[in-house]
Amino acid sequence: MLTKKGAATRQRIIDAAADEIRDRGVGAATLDDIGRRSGTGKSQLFHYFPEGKEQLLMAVAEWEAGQVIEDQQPYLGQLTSWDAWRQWRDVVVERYRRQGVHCPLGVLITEIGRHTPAAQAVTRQLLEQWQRQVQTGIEHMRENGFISRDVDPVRASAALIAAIQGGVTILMSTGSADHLEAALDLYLEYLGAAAPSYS
Amino acid sequence: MLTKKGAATRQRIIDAAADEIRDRGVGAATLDDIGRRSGTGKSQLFHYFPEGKEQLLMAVAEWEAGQVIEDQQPYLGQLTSWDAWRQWRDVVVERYRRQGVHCPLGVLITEIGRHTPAAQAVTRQLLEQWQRQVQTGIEHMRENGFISRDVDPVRASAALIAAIQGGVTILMSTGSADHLEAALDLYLEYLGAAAPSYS
DNA sequence: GCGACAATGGACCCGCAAGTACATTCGGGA
DNA sequence: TCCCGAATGTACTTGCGGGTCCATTGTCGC
Repeated sequence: MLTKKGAATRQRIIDAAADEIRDRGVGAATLDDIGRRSGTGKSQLFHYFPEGKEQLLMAVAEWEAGQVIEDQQPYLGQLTSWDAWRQWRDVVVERYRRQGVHCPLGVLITEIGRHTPAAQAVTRQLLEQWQRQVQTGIEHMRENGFISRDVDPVRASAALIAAIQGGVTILMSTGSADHLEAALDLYLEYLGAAAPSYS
Repeated sequence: MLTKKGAATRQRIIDAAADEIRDRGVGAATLDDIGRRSGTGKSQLFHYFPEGKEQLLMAVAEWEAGQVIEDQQPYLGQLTSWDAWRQWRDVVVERYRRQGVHCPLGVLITEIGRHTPAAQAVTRQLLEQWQRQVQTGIEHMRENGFISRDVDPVRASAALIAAIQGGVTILMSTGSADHLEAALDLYLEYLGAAAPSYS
């Protein structure tokens, strides 16, 4: 019920839709454009996503969420030293600075995630997953005495996610990554405050 | 060229548009709905905003930006003691928690501000204005020794704005204000870290 | 009170983009 | 090789929403 070729086409459509949405926003992205961009027609689109735009949007949301995690996973799983933290910080800043407005996470949260409860669920799940990884990192650092016992891993990880999210949103609105950078730096300073081993 | 009645109608239209956008997003808000909600027809809409939706959106953006500042001004102008900071924190959290999804700032940044460069400028200006006030507060606290000399007011205020923004965005996506609260608390803790007079 | 212009109501137009119908080609398993 | 369902192309319908027109009513200055 889905040949190899079919699966490839389906993915091409998702890619094209994601690109189109990043470029022009979910409101301005039309099915015709997506079809054209993916080198297919609208008929395929409805062939693979019979429920239409909604369904395609959901697929894009899930895809983008996966991309975000996949992209950060190698760093997120290894937040066990200050060096690793700093490296992760650099990756985040660099990545978003380069991407600028075309940010999967930002698009997901500010464009797609609002439309339907189902899409919200995807967003929420992504945020939870992300936060949990950070939390684990903080806990690890705390165990090893690099981070003060006064730091609550749950609240601290929540704050970090919010900080990144805010930085990215502002980046998307103003084109400047200064806020993102400042937020991350200050946050790391906070984490390391009571621990002399931080830089 | 604009009678008293006319001005009132114009404002009613802006209000209705703002409401409609908060409720259903800028993409789904139709001129017909806005007209109906404001108790006017589409003709008035074009009477007062001859350039159509774009122009109306700009008016809404400016209006929302003004609301945000006006709302916080009394607190922002007085950030000269830890008590004032905490009070401000409470106001921010409480206000956004109550408003939930219907948040002027969030809507401005994530919905309207993306559409046109002109709207982006409004957003940028709002953020700058906001940040400057926070910055002034930090500087004042620093002068008086409540905040460590190590804290850079510019970066710290940028980080704080990002944190709030991120918290609000997450609130709008998930309905929970936990992130906002955690982020604000953490940054206040950071600010007061080197000063025993905090808390 | 009257004249000019602002304010309002409602019918209308038009284009675009979502969604449909159907005919054709492809591809892979028996 | 042949057949069935999957994959694809094209042409079409339709509703919705931005934008226009014009006729009517209201408001304010003199």
